[in-house]
Amino acid sequence: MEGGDVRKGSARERLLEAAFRAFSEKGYLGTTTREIALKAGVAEVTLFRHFDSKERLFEEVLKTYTFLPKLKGIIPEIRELAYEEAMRIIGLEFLKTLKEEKALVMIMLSEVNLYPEKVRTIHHRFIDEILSTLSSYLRDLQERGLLRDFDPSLGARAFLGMVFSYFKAEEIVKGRDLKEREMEDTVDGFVRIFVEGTKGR
Amino acid sequence: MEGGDVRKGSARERLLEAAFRAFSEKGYLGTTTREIALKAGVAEVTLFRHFDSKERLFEEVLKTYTFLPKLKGIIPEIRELAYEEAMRIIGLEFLKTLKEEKALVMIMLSEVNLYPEKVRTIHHRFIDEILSTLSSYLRDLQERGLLRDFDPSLGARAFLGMVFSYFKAEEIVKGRDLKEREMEDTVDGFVRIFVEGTKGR
DNA sequence: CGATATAGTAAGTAGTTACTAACATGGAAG
DNA sequence: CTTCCATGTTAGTAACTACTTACTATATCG
Repeated sequence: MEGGDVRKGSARERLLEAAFRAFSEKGYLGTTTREIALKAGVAEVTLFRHFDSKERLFEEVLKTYTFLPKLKGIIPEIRELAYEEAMRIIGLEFLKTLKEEKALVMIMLSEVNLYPEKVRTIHHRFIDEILSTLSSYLRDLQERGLLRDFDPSLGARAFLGMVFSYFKAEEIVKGRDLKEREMEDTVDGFVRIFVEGTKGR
Repeated sequence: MEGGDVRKGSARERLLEAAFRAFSEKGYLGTTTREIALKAGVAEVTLFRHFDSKERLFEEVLKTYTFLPKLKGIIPEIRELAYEEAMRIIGLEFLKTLKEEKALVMIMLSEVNLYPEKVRTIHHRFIDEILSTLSSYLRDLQERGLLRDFDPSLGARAFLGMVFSYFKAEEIVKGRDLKEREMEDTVDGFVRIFVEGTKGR
C-alpha cells in the first residue's frame, strides 16, 4: 500500500521490514533485492552482509513476522461468558487478527507453490493452533452438557472457515478494507447460525 | 503433479494446457516460456507466434480454463429434495468442483498480487456465481416458511466458506488428496450444523 | 589514539529470461 | 507442381538479477 521507506531501527530491522512488505505486496519472485535495499534505505550489499541470500532473508522474515495467535490468551475470560457472546468475541478476534496479519496471510497464499514446507509450518503454528483452542472450548461446553453431540474439531473448522473465507473474499480478493461495523454484523450472522446449529436441544 | 508432456491436439492447444499446468504448479513468475514450450513439445518460438507475449498467453489460459459452475444446473432437481439432503449435495458438489478445478484455484491464490484484476474477474464468475445460486435457494425456502429469518446471502457465505476453508487447508496447504469418504463425512458434519442453525423452529 | 565493526560506493560477473531475426522444412491445398 | 502455412533450428540481444570483490568512510569503544 504505502511505498514509503523504513527509516528507523538498525539496518537489519529495516531490511526485514522492507522485505516483509515487499514480499507480501509483490510476491517472493516479484521482489528484487535491489528494491528491498532501496525501500530499507541501505545499500544492496548490506542486505547480503546481513543475510547471505535472498532465500535466507525470506526465511528470517517468516521467522520474525510469524506471530502467536492471541486467541489462546482470551479463552479463560471467555469461559465465563454466555456461549453466543463468547463465539462473537472469538469470531471477531480471529477476523481482526487476520486483518492485522494480512501481509503474512498474503505471503502464505502466494508462496504455497514455491515454498510449501515453509507455508505449512506457519499454517500449523497459526491456523491449527487457533483451531485446537476453539475445539477444546467447544468440547468443554459439550462436557458441561450445553452443546449437542458433534465433533468439536469439525465444529471449530466450520466456524473459523466461515470467517476466513469471508476475509479471503473481501480483503484479499476484492482488496477491500473491512470496517468494524461490517465485520461485527457479519460475524454476528455467522455466530447465530453456528450457535443455533450446535446448541443442545 | 505429472511432469509429462502434452502430446495431442494442435500446437496452440498443447501450449495452453502446458502453460495452465505450469502456472498452477510454479506460479506465473516461476514459470519460463522455455519450460512451457518444452512441456508442450513445441519450439519456444512457436509460443510467441501464437501468443504475442507471456502475459497474453496467461490471459488466454485464464480465458480457456475458467469454467462455469455446474451447481446452477443441479438446483432445479434439488428443490424437490429435503433441505438437509439438498445441502449435502450442494456442499459435496462444490467441494468436488474445487478439487477438479484445483489448478485454477491455485493460480487465483498465487496471482492475486501480480494480477489482482484478472483474479477478481474469475472469482466473480466462479465464487460469486455459486454464492448467489445458493442464496436464492435459501431465500426460496425462507419464503416457503421452512427456514428461520436470516440474510440468505450471509447464510450462503457461511456454508460455502466452511467448505472452501476445509479445501484450502487440506488440499492446498497440506497438499493432501481428499478421498470421497472423508469429504462426505466432513460435508455431512458441516451440513448438520448449518441446517440445524437455519431451520425454522 | 587505534582497533573494530558497520556501513557505503563502484564496478563487475555469471546466469537467466522474454523475445526476435533469418532461414530451412514439410505437408496440404489449389 | 507450386504456393502457402505452420513449424523447427539456430543464433542472438538487451535487460535484469542475485551475488561478489575491493576499497573507503565513519563511529564507537577500550
